[in-house]
Amino acid sequence: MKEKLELLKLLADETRLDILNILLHEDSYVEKIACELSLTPATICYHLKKMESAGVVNCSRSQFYMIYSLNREIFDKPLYELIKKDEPVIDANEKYKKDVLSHFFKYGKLVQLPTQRKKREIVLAEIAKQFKIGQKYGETEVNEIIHQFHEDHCTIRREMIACGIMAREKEIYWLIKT
Amino acid sequence: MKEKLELLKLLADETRLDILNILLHEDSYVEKIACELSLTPATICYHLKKMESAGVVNCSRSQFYMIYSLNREIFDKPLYELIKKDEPVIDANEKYKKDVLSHFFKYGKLVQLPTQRKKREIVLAEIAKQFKIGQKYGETEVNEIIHQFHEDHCTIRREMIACGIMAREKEIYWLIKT
DNA sequence: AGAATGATTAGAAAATTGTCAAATTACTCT
DNA sequence: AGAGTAATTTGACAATTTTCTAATCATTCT
Repeated sequence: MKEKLELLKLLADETRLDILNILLHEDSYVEKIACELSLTPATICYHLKKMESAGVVNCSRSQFYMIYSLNREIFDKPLYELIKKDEPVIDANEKYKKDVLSHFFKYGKLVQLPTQRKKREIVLAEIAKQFKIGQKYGETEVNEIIHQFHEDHCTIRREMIACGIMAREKEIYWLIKT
Repeated sequence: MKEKLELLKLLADETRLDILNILLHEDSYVEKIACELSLTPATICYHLKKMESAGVVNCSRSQFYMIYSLNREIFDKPLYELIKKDEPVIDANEKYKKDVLSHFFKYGKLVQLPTQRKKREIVLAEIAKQFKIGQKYGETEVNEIIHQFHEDHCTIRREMIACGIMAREKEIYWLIKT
């Protein structure tokens, strides 16, 4: 991934594009390119070395000159290949949770409480993240927190107890598991 | 051409690549992206606006949110399309001269004086660029300048006079036409 | 109309990067 | 070995760009 960004940065410079276009036409060497572009050899060398270490150009010596040439295969890929991040490794379970959550939450609000127990637990666990373990909460407090996600805080609150995520004693609630 | 460079510059930034990868997966909005990337909404907005004005992303409002989405066609082109400069408009005569010169000069040295008059004139005119109009040169001086290009400065010097590029009076030479 | 919320802009600080002049290195040719 | 030539490195400077904070703007909801 890192190399893709490096390649893009490399290509995103006017001088380097000019150099590449010269090399697209024919192999060349530092001084000649410098002359054609009205820049100093030092500058051209700086760019060529940068591109060489990224594998964009190759160089070989001929007499006094370092002949630079293009590594043309690089330019065949579609742009899409360069911007796409390699898939992060994420286990199937995580992916499932993510899908469930993105299905039932829209813009951070719970659209509907899932009927399937497994999905419902995932959704409730997400809401439970708002509570800290070891802390005691009053009922009003619990309601307010849940209300951020859904109108019907009563149902949610009851469900959280039912599936063992929270516990209650009289008017006091607390988180059991994250 | 200018737009190609702009597009490359746009893509050559880590944050913007991150944003594009999020949008590749699903449309999203400023705050959410900011949260996912641990940056401020101002920063994300800066990047999105930049990409929008380049046509890389589109946006539309939905409730409180500005939903940004990708303009996916852009990414189909091969990289080659982005680096290649559009052909400069160059008249046929110029192109002919260029071809003749690149054939007879190698690494800045004249390999051989063309026998064809037309080609010879082109080559001589190229060498004549080293002289300034209106200036007087001694013979040694003329020889030294010509010698940069070819061993046999005498022949070249004689030819320059013969085809009317330079004039001579006694030991003094000067350029007639460029 | 007013409160709330997300998006955008303005201004400033920090980081990155392209360029050059001058010095050094690497190589070629006698 | 030494002279000559092109390439490269170094250090400094200038220009550009990313990011943030704070303030403002535009919508939506009550």
